[in-house]
Amino acid sequence: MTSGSDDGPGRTARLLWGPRPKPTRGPKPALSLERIARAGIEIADAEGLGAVSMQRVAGLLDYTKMSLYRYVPGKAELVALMVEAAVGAPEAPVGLPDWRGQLDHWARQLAEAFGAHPWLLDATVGPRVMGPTELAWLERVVAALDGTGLTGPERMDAAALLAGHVRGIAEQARAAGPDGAPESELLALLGGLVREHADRFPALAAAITAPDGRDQALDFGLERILDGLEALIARRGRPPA
Amino acid sequence: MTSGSDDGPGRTARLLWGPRPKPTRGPKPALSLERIARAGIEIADAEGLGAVSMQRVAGLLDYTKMSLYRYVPGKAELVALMVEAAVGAPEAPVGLPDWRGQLDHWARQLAEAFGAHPWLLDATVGPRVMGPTELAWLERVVAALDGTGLTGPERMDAAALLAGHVRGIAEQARAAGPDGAPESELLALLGGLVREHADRFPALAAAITAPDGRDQALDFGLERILDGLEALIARRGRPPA
DNA sequence: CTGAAACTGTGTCCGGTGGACACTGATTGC
DNA sequence: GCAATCAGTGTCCACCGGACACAGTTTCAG
Repeated sequence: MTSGSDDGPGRTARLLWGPRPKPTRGPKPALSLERIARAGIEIADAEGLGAVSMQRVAGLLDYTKMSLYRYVPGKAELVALMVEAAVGAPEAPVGLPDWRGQLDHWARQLAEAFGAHPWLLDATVGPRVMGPTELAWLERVVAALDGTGLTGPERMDAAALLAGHVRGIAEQARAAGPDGAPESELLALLGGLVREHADRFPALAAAITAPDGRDQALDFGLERILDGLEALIARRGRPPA
Repeated sequence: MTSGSDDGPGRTARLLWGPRPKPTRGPKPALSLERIARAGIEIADAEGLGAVSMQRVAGLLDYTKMSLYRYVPGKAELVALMVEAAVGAPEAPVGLPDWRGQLDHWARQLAEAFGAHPWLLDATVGPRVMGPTELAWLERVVAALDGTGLTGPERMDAAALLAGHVRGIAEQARAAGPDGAPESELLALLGGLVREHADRFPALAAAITAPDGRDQALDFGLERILDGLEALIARRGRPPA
């Protein structure tokens, strides 16, 4: 009932996890899921996820859009494949035996992925099926917290907390502009609005005066979260004597 | 140059921050931005943001879609209006003189808004212009941190950290199902996949064994963040003697 | 060796989307 | 009263995701 031949999440799960249907008869497939995903990623990197359409992807590969449906059941599944390919496998935890260093490294690595493919922010919103690669990222966090007296659900919560933070930072980094701070049209606009209505947003107007360099937003939240986790772990460490 | 008559963010800013163009000649407008936004919200609440189209909204109001373009320059602006109306103004900080209580209350209130209008998650992704109501939420956080030795940018970072956490929680709450835990098709599917590939995700498989009730995800991250902030503020409180 | 089965890629069609544009008709100021 | 103005409509377009029937190719079974 859960994994029938519906057109819902089960279909995506089958594509991401399933055994590839073994090809025997007929002409050899000229395309592959990998090539299709890479083409989609190329378009999304250049023009955003909104520019990814069946015909754009097919056109880039010099095929018609309908031929893509021989490989991918629908656009949602195509995007899922793109996500899996774009996030890539998380690095192995080199050295760094302590959980804090591992989580710190993990978060920065995730931030890099979001920076390299900003459309991942759009593609990974909403309820969806995660693929093996994405789950591997989650596994890293939970594994890093092994041995810290945290319960299973608590470790999952910690993962969500970290991932949510990185997401938020990546989002505001994207709003600021592709690289450092080219024009920052949006931020300038918002800053102007805040200053213009400084009477309604006094604290905000005061807070945005000093730009002070920035790009420390990731560090700031990361340190706060890790500090908070460390406090909890320390508390758990010594049982209520 | 920044706020010309382009069709970019400036257009949205003009609509959200007004002034409304003064009407003089001609027939009275039968519709209003408020009515249109409410219609859009009604559809999005019932069927998700994807179901919101110009003709759906127009149809609900018994008008043609093109008449909407008399009020709203495009769909993006319609969604921006919906967001502003749906988040609503944040409550005034009743009592609660300490920053921690205020931030806690703020986060829970935001989580409620996301719960009431799950499509806000889709609508508030990506670079966009924030309206006065949304900025008022941000103002609350920054104001709550007045008097804690945190710098302006640090307060903004703290706001992003809190908002990011609430977002993440709301997202996984939506994945779990509309209410408590009706079928949880997605979670069941993912759980099955993890168990099926337990060799590749050992820590994950071990962590999802005990469901333990949950809905503590919001509390967990919130406590960790507030603990982390408290540690920083305490450190700042006593200058490096 | 031959024919059928299986499979890939294509062309055509459909409903729906956001949006441009010209138009009708109502309203108001001069 | 007249003309400027503006609300709402109808028609059109390009594009989207996708269904479906079809032609061409490859392989296997007899």
